[in-house]
Amino acid sequence: MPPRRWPTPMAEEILTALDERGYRSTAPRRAVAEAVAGRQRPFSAEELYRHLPHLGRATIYRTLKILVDLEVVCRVLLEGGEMHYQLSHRGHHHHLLCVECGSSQDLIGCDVEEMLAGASANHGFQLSGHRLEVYGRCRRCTEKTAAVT
Amino acid sequence: MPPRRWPTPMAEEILTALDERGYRSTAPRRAVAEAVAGRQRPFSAEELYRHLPHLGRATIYRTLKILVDLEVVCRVLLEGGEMHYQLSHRGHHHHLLCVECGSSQDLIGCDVEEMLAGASANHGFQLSGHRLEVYGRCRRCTEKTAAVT
DNA sequence: TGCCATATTGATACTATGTATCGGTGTGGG
DNA sequence: CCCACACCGATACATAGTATCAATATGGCA
Repeated sequence: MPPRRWPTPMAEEILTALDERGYRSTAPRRAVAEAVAGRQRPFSAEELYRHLPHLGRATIYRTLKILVDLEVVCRVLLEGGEMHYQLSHRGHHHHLLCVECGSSQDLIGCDVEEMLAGASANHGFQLSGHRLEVYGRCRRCTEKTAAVT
Repeated sequence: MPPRRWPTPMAEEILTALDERGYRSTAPRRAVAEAVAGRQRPFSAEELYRHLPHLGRATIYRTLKILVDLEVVCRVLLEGGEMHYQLSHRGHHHHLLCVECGSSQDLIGCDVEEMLAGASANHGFQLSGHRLEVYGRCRRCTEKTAAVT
């Protein structure tokens, strides 16, 4: 087992982001930062709460909200409508969500915005934002099935 | 005031769709069909419930679920994350949602699918579906502001 | 270092949005 | 006209999130 750094580099980034915006560094926030940084897949707020039962539920939601606001975490909407959270690369982007394993990857090379700008202009619609989620099966899951068949 | 037909043609279509799939015609379903057919803007399930207090809450949700399944009604996700419902034109499409007046119009002339197909293939991702909601201000609301300024 | 204004916390309660269960009722096919 | 069973409403439960508020911890400053 490789030596475990503590705090995790990623968690440290999160805490820095909080500090930069004037948020205090508290034990609950450090715990949330660690937990968020350590998760590979999108998770729900309740899952996070179950993972950190010593924290108040409100604190979980509050902290997540702040992190989303800081663009450190982003919200992903699953196919069924459940809201999940995930470490985010900053800036607007979309996700490829695997409906089989639940993993998520960023979608690059897709300029929906341009296309939307044109189409909505035709409707006399003044665009202000959008939400796009893409569902399917990731490479790993596709290959897994192919091997079995 | 023009003479009011009853049941409404649109409501009748809904009931027909239900019948075609083997669902029974019941008073609650007729009431929901009328209510849904009569609404201009996306509405939440609870709003519909408040409008039809003589029906059970579960019935409202159950019926909406069936209608969504029949593609008679579609689900629209507002910017804040609230789920609303709306009479749907069949087939996959997207919505331009006005954040000011809450109206919704179908987005035509936007082939996101193609674009997504290409982009996701590059990720080795097997596309199965997506969700896209577009937010902004409709023509009417834009013009209203322009007039005031 | 110690003080203290105040940001933050956690408990609790409340709203919204659904789903599961279950005894009772209404529909519609035969 | 009957009766199986689809459907209903009540209720309880799960998830998702916000509001309130008294108690506490933080960090800037003396």
